[in-house]
Amino acid sequence: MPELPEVELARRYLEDHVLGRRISRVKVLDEGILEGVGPEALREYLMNLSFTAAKRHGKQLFLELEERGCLTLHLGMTGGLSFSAEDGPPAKHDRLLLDFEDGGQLVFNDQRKFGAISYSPSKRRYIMQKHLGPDALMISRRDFVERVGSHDRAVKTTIMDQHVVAGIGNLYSDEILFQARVHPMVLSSSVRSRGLGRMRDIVRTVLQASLQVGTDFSQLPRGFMLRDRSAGAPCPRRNGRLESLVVGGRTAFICPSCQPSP
DNA sequence: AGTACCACCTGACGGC
DNA sequence: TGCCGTCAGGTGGTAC
Repeated sequence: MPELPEVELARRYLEDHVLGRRISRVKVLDEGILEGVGPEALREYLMNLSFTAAKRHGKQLFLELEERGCLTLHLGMTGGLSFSAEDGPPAKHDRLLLDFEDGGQLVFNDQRKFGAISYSPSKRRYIMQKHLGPDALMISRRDFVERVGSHDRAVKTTIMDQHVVAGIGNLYSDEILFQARVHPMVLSSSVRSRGLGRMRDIVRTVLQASLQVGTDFSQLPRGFMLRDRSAGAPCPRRNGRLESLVVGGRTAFICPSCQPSP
């Protein structure tokens, strides 16, 4: 599920559960989720330390360590984190376990193994190294207009490009473009600056609305297409029915009346 | 600077 | 019940 709002919830969850606990065991159940690190190196890196802060940039999570860089986590498509006071038998698709000295345990579970765990000297370094764009909730209007407007490709593809702006995925891009009344295939370079400025405000509105309802789409305000994002579903503005199309290899949902094709 | 396609991996769902 | 194709919200690589 994870796009920016889901990852932000995970960040808050980590903040509430793992900060200040001393790591007493690192168990890698599947090396496939480690990115550029061996299980032994990861174990050495984390052992006997504790996390001091949980941070996020776009869809990327960072658990900072006392004086020693940070653990980086990406949830991929199916990744999730859970903390429990007592450790039980590993569940299906559990990939990494961190035990804490006080008995608690953090589990990283990821069915499809598109998630990634690594470590880095700092959040800043990691963002630079991966060439991630500004966070979708932090980006200024001016920056958004300039970055999105400078690409000659479908606007949906552009706003989902993590190098342009970090945090927007397939689902939220549909909602943003629906709210902005812009067809996903419109070239982002052809949207006027005013339109892009408005779009960046809509990005905030949409992501914050989702956060407010704890990413439970059924609780989103009326007028949000994510409440029922499916072909044939009624347009939330009552302008017809939603249709699907493929843009940049991803399935997009639009209201053909609200979002006229270019 | 774009695109299209493939890959990673697992499971759910519909048709036969 | 089983087999098969298709699809899924992520990213990254390659070839054009």
